[in-house]
Amino acid sequence: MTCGGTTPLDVKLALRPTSETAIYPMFKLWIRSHADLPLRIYQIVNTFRYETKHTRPLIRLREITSFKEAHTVHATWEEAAEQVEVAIQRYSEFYRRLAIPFLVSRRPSWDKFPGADYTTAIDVIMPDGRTLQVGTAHHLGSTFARTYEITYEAENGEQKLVNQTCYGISERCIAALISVHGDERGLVLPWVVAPTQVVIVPILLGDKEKVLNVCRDLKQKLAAAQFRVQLDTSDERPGAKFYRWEMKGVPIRLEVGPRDIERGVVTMARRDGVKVALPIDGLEKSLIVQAEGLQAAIYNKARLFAESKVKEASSVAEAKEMTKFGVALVPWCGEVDCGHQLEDLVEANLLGEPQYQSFTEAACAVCGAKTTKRTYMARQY
RNA sequence: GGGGUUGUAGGGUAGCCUGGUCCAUCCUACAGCGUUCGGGACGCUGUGACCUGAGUUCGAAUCUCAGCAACCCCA
Repeated sequence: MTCGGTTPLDVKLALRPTSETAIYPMFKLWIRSHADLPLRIYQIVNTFRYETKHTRPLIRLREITSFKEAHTVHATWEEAAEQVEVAIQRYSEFYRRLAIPFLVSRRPSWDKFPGADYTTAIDVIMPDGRTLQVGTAHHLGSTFARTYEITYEAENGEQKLVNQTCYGISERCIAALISVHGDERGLVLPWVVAPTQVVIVPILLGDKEKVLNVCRDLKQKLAAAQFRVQLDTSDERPGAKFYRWEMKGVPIRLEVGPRDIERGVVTMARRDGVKVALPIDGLEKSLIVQAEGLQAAIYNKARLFAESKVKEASSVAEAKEMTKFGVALVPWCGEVDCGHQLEDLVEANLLGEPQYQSFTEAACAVCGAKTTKRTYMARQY
């Protein structure tokens, strides 16, 4: 690279080519017959954008450092369409495990991936009501097959163009995770992805060695049960440790002091504020229960918030008001002209048609034509 | 692309207008020692900075110019 856009660069850069350019010529070589299909591959790569200004950490970057993208090849258009659904299901499961609610919508034609037949996208509603696109799946049809001459021999001997999909997800998922769950005290990490799941904080009163020994045994026991556990023996006071580990988003904290030891319990404090004494006997099992409870609690909190942010709008004026703080669900006949007008009048973006939902008949917010279609509208990151 | 603001320890800052009192203030972080420890401890000691270059001057963190960098606003 010697230029950014039309501006010459101070330093020449060697960048990898765009994935299609790297992969699709190989597809042409690898694919001979219907027996080679479907073919599915994925890679985790960095991606560069010529973005000189308005970068945002984890959200808008010059270098996306971990783009996880899949490229699949199928015999028929329908099979490729099924693969797009598979992709959305995968991503749904991914975000479900992160306890992050999301919207799935079919992007309007002017906002789809260039060359795609259609694009289905996943958006997360951020705390300020703007949305963050955190995953896309594209049905490429045979557009790239024609360009790269990717064909296969069908069972009847005929040479046919393949149908393709590609879908991907980036470190934006981390931005969503941080923003959706984080609170005034810092990170809140779901149990499954927390680097440290349990932290043990000793309360060093009285017989300090005894307390420490109980803590060490406890740590060993939990580590043996496959928990990611840390024992904080630094010489800060307990309160300071509590704040520090809460900021790091550790799901569960165990406080162990003389009073606990006497009663055969530990004091368990969950990142969502629940605090109870749990018997040391059988602690492994009760921690799993607590972890599930925490997962349910943070998901519920996030879901209630997300639901409160999506409202139906029947007019441009209502949509404009709602998109100041959230997402509007607006009747749209589907005509491109009406779509562009909606974006101009509402001063927000059209995310597209909600998937897996049906709606009653209403009047398009622009032309008034009867339609059962809706589109999400929001201010996007 | 156009305009504006700002560069002082790892992070955040005072000092700059009105040059000398500055071997540069305070908070935080970090290291050591001691007392502490059930929700952000305290004392003592220590480490650590004026973006780069040129100029003005007896003397520059402070004034001038250039460079570099960052941030903000507008398109």
